[in-house]
Amino acid sequence: MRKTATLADIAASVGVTPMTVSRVVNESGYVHADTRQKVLRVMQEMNYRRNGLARGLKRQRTETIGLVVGDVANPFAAEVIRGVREVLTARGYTMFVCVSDQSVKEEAEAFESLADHRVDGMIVATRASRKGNAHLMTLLDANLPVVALGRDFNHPHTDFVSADHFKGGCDATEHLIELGHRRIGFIGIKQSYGAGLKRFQGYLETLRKHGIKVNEDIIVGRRKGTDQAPGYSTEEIGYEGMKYLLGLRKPPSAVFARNDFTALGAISAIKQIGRRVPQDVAIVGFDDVPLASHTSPPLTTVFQPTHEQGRIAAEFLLRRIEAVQNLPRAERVLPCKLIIRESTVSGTEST
Amino acid sequence: MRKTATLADIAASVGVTPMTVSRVVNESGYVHADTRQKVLRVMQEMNYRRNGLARGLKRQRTETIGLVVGDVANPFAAEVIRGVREVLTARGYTMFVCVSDQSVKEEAEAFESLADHRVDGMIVATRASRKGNAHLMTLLDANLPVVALGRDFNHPHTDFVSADHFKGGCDATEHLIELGHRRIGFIGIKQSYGAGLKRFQGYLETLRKHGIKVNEDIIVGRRKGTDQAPGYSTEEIGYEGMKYLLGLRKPPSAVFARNDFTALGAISAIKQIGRRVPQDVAIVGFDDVPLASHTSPPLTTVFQPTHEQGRIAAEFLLRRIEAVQNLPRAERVLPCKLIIRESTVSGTEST
DNA sequence: TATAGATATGTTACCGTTATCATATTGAGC
DNA sequence: GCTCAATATGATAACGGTAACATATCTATA
Repeated sequence: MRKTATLADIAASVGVTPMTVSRVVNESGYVHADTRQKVLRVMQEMNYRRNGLARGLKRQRTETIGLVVGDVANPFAAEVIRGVREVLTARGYTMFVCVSDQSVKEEAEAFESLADHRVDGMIVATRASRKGNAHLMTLLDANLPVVALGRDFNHPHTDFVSADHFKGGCDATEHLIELGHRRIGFIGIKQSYGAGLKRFQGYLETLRKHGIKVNEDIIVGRRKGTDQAPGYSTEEIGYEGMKYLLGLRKPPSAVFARNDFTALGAISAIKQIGRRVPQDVAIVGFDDVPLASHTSPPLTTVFQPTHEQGRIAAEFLLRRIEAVQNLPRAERVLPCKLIIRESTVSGTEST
Repeated sequence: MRKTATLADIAASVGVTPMTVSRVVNESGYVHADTRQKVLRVMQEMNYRRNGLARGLKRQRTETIGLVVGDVANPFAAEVIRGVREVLTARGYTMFVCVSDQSVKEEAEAFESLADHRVDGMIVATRASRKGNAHLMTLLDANLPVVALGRDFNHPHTDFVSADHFKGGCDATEHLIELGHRRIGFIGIKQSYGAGLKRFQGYLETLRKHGIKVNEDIIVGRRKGTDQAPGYSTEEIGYEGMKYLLGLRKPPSAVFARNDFTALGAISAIKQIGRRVPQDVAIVGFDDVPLASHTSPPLTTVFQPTHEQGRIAAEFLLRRIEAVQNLPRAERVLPCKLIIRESTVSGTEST
């Protein structure tokens, strides 16, 4: 294996010191035009590529940030990634994405890897967990700038960006109640695990507000207690969950699903036994994925500004990275928006 | 900002040399049990974290690989990522994902970043392009191990993994022809751009084989010639494309869509004007995303072993990284499988 | 008890880059 | 021609870690 050329190799070939070559590479300091030309030519010839490790080691920053997401198969993650990247590349930073597959262990490994490789900062968009939070703390102890996106993490030196999932959950539930529903199910999380899921809390709170007793029988979660299921199998959860609900003596007349894919799975189950959406069961999703307007019936759902969250998280992070001293915690909670389509309100031609 | 502790700091505190601490950290060589304990304690106290830059610089490898994908919003990319990661973590490697958003420019930047940061190898799963390939060549010149996944890249020292998209395209088209369709449209790529899309070539080839003249009027691509649309907007392309086809004097009786989301968009357009799938128009997708069995009607599509492709790509890459000398090109093309559901064959209760 | 091997630690140098300071050279203005 | 600043380049020393070799102690066995 041929080794890659170094500054020293270039320098030797041109007849200058590595420092001069470094100046050419970084376009810093004074270099004579002729020298620059010669150096550039040789660099080309020798296929020079700078060594980011050495550079990072010396400069004590890598102009690199890490983004940790739990799962990558949904438009939510994709849009977050795009938003973050837009801001970062514009500022000359590179983003490395690590995927935890919703596993706390993998998440920890992602943290370690990114910290080891000395990213300048990190955006964490995985699901919150006790262990994950503990791990994050050790990073913060090492003064690594961190921004939490869409997950709780309360720390005086960590910024926080999220959509208002609680309010979104309220709005979705409120919408169903306004339509006259009283028996409203929830699919996607079990009662006991629901503490961290703001959408679910909004659902509970709104029911209570309207004097509707929360009925645990019509709240269904993942099968078999696995909390590890990758997000993109949520249509499965929606399908199974809805089948269960439809099998009850008194099925709910409306269901709020934790996200759009879960909602689509639920719709599939309803149609399969010949019932109609929304006439027999009304469905509300969450996220407003691009597909939601192209399903049958088109899905009533709660839009969240995903791309914007990514952008803001990136801006928070860069501000923190470039700050001379520790900044106080910044928070930003963006509003969601209920999008009413035909899975709750019978339209002109829902099939 | 407090600096993070270094080996030297630990060493000074314990009263040994950095080398001894290094031995403890790496669990290599001989260290007295007592010394090890002391070192470990101080490491804990000082919150030591090893510097991957320095380590990588000295050892000339980072145990890190880069995965470049074009878009992350579809289950395909997600499964590839999972497959790759499974194999890599088991072997102690870390994976960093870069997303190009289907942009050649961003792709080039991803290559640069990863190469700069001295990943030990790279898996490239973006769409092929002349410029992208040229860029890849410069990496190979620097002896960076590369595996191409699902994209053409012919190079004597680059491995190749893919599903048999061509055969899959043939099977899908064959299926429609067997059902009696002669007027079969394609949505997702324009004729002229189609050269690189094997699925499309399979479609063309199969039509020809059956003596069906290729009709450019019923082959529709992206709107406005943008080739930059992120993958997850493909339902939009399917919807718009189908609307266009339905507006023709003689619409096709069947459509092969470049992927499942495109197919779902097409179905949405058909239903919107009150036509039925498959009775009025039959639809075949590609990929077999989890959602495909939960749509109405459930989608006939071509399954590709995505996860497996990721695993194999990772194995190829590791083999190449750990080889003493340049290995010859390895290739692996995995079979696809036609999954017949109700979007082509009227089932018991398709709505 | 001499001696070889295992155990335990230290020394040195270098990975490739750049910050910092030092030294030449050039040119402009007087 | 002198002076000061701008221009151009070099020398040196890290950044944090580890490979390679050297040295010292301990232990078991002939």
